[in-house]
Amino acid sequence: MPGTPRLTDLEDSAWQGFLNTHHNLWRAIETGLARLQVSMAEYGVLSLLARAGKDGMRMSDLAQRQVMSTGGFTRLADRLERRGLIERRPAPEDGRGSVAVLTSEGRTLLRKAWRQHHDDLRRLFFDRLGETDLRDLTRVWARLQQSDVERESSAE
Amino acid sequence: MPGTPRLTDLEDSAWQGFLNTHHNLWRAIETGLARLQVSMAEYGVLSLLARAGKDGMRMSDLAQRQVMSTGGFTRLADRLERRGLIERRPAPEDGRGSVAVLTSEGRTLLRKAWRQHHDDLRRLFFDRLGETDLRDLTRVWARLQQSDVERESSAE
DNA sequence: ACTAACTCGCTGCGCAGGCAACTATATTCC
DNA sequence: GGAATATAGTTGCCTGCGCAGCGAGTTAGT
Repeated sequence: MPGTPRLTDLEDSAWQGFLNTHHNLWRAIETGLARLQVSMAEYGVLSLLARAGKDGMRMSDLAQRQVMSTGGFTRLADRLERRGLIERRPAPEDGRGSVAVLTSEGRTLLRKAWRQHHDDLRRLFFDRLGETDLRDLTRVWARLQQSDVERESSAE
Repeated sequence: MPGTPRLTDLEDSAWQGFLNTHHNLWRAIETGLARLQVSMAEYGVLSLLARAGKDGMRMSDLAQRQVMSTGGFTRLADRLERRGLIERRPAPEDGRGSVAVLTSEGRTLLRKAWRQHHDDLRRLFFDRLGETDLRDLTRVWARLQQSDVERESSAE
């Protein structure tokens, strides 16, 4: 297949490794959380709410932090609320909005999920990497995140 | 929130950076491909088929390489076939199976997608990293992939 | 104060993908 | 060779999410 842009072997393995590793880690960690019936997305929301404390967080802020559409987030919140893990309250000072707050059941479940997540992460990620690796990674993330990753495509 | 397992700042930024970077890159690249009406998954299949050549590949092999369920893959293949990008042929030597083969339209579209993907990747990833970075990354991927990432969770 | 423009969250719709059940063929075991 | 079992691919059903459109509420402009 001539005329096609080529990658070096090193480039290819850096990129493919990135994709594969992410995929595998994600799956493994999601599977760990699944035993508590918690998805990655749900875990993320519960964590954010735990950090937010008793005043909770606005729905739209949560959606944004989770990088989800607000529509999708509404339903995620529905599921969590139906399970009694969060509560919706009218937002103070804004009649349109709501804030979501963690219930005590939510907090209890989160604690278990936290432990699970943490243990899996340690076993699958941190135990396998040294401090140098971690520093190398953060250096790379910093370079990649430089300001304009979200600028969409160019090629004419 | 006491009693919860803690990560160091370095650990946290290595992990969060991993997730965020992946998310951003994935989205940007997917958006690039979208202008050709090609999803990441479709792109992956077309690429595999291009590499496979005129004998194509078995459906189940493709599903496996794409890390998808066979059910899901059937429909992905349906979509590609409906668009005339691939063809299904009965598998030689096995009356149950089929092989998928790239059509010439498929090859044509893939070439465009390839270029788009390549350009985006270069701009978003390779242009921002040096050879050292790439080597650091592959070293990390190797450590993380060490044999048992797929062993599901432990923590009792 | 009244309207226009915007914002917040929800809903209907559509799509991609997983899982489990099924069909058709292959393989194995007697 | 025939029955039991395994495998390839398809299908039905379900879930989770994005998108576009909405109703209620807020803010800005005059």
